[in-house]
Amino acid sequence: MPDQRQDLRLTPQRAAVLEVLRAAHDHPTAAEVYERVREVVPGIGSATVYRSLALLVSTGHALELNLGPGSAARYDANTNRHDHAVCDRCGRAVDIDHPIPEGLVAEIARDSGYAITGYDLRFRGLCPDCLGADGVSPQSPGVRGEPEGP
Amino acid sequence: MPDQRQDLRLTPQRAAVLEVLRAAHDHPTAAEVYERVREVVPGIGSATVYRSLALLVSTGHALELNLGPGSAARYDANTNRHDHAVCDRCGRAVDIDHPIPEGLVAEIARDSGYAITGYDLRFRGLCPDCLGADGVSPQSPGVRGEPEGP
DNA sequence: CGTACACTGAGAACGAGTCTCAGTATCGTC
DNA sequence: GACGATACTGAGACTCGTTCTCAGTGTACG
Repeated sequence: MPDQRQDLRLTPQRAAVLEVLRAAHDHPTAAEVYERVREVVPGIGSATVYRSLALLVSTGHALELNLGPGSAARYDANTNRHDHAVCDRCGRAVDIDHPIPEGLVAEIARDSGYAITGYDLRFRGLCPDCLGADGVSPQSPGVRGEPEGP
Repeated sequence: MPDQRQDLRLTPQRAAVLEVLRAAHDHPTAAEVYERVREVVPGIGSATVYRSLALLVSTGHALELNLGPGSAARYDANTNRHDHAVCDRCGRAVDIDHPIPEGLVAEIARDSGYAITGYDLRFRGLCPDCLGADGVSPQSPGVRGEPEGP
């Protein structure tokens, strides 16, 4: 159980990781956070970055996202409830602010018997840039998820 | 489309992978599929299983799921549009059959500028078994996703 | 039969993430 | 200020899931 600890210290490394995350408007991977943090704290090790990110997530100061199978975890300092739309082509993700109806969640909880505490919703598609650049023939389209029903 | 290949063969290995996937009621990882396939085709290699799974996914015969950051991909032969509820404690996933409203998707497409082709929705919580076994104090609660706002 | 080529298994290689360990920084107490 | 306890750090080894490479095999077709 990682987060019952009273004696958490705000070290320069941790502060730098949080700052980088807050300054980021994209949704950086741990490796990208590492890159950026090294500009501020050159000697920092990747293990420290991973540890700091895990700590921030476990204390609710950041969210961990997985924007697709086979891709690295991404981090987001926007801890308000929100979802993402991910481009199938370039991978760019934008925040989406339309929560799904409370009633639907309640219905699902009732039907499944699960005590639902949250959800992750990720839309797939093509971002405006890729749509424009590419017309309607993406490199590797929706087949990655589920086939489009009728 | 990436898979314009005409010359796909239904080899015993591929048939076995598909069969295992169809027979599975859980959502097995590639490693679990490998285990089970080996009972039918003992000499099969893991690379072949991975290749076959990727092929099934790309031809729309299976879905690839990621049921949480840091966990292995899971596979599902139920290719109808559906979502999942995942237990935070034991990891068990069940299928959910409540699509989110068309109108919401259209609204999100309009607001984000993305051409939405699909979505992945994963509910988190406690399954009935863990709820019963554990009362109301899960090992590592919702902090993993977003903090529960009022 | 011979050729072309999709497919296979073994194992190496890869990337993401975690673990281990020895050294360092910081806190509370004397 | 010295001291001990303990949180934290960086380096690098390690694990795990997955993909790649390559030589060999199976099969369709002329």
